[in-house]
Amino acid sequence: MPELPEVETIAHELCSEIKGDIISSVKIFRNNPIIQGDIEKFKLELIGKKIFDVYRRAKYLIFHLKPRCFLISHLRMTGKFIVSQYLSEPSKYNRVWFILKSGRLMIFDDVRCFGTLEIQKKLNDSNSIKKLGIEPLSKEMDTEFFFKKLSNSKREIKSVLLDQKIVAGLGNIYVSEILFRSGIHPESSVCKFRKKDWVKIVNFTREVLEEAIANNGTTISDFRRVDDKTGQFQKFLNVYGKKNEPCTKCGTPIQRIVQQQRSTFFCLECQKFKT
DNA sequence: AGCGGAACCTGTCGGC
DNA sequence: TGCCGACAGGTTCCGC
Repeated sequence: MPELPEVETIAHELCSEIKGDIISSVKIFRNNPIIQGDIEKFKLELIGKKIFDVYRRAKYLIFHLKPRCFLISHLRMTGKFIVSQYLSEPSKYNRVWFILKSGRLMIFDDVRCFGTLEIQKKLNDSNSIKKLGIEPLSKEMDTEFFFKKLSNSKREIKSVLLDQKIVAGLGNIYVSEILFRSGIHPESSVCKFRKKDWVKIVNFTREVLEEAIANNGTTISDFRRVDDKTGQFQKFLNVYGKKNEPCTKCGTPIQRIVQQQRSTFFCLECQKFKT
C-alpha cells in the first residue's frame, strides 16, 4: 500500500497519539507470517515497554521502545495502524492488538497479511533495514550520488528509482509522478543520463514527496490514516492511474505500460527517451 | 549484475 | 446475474 509519504503521515500521527504510553499486553488474532520469529518471544519483548518515539525509515515504521528495543513494521499493500478505544471484539482483518496502559488499543490491521512486524535490539540487526539505500529527502540524495553510482548502468530509470537498495522509500505511484515532472521516459537507460537529468530527478523527487507529505499522502483505495481519514495527494496526480486520460500539460492520452510486472503511467509527448 | 517470473494472500472491478 | 481473469500502492527468492 503505502509509500514514503503515507508512512511518514502514519508515523507522525501515531507518535502524537501514543508517545509515552505503555504496552500492557498483546493479542494476536491471526498470524499469517506477519510476525517474524517466535510469537511468544514477540509478546514478552513488548509487554511493559514504553513507546518512546515513532518514526519512519524508508517505508518502514519504527517504534522506538524503552527499555531499549525497536518494533519494526512494514505495511506492504494493505497494512494499517489504528488507535481506538478498547473494543470487545476484533474486526475482521485485525491481526494484532497492542493493548495500552491508557486503556486504548493500537491495532495492526491487514486484509492481505503481507505486512510484517519484527523486534530487534538494534535497528541494523534487521536484515531488511540494513540493506536500505539512502533517504530521498536526505542530503545524501544529490546529483553526484547518482552520477557516480549509475553512469555505467544500463538499467531503466523506473527500475532504479524503485530499487530500495539505491533510494529507499519510493514506490510505483511516486516514481511515475517524478518521471512525469522530470520529462523523462520511464524506459530510459540511466547510462545515457547527463548531470542535468539527475538534477531533475533529485529536485522533482524532493518536490513530489514534500507535496505529498503536506497532503497526508495518497489514498487510491486502501490507505487510511490513523484516524481513518484519507490522504489528499491523489488530487494532484498527473499520470498514475490515468490511462487514456488527457495529459495535463499537452492533452495527449496517458499511456500504461508494464515494467518489472508493475504498471507505469507516462505521457509519450512530455517524457522523452534519453539518447 | 540484473532481468523475468513466481510467490506471499485477499478483495475488487470490468468484460463477456 | 455469474463467472473468470486482471489487477492492486511491496518485497523476496529463484533461475538464467
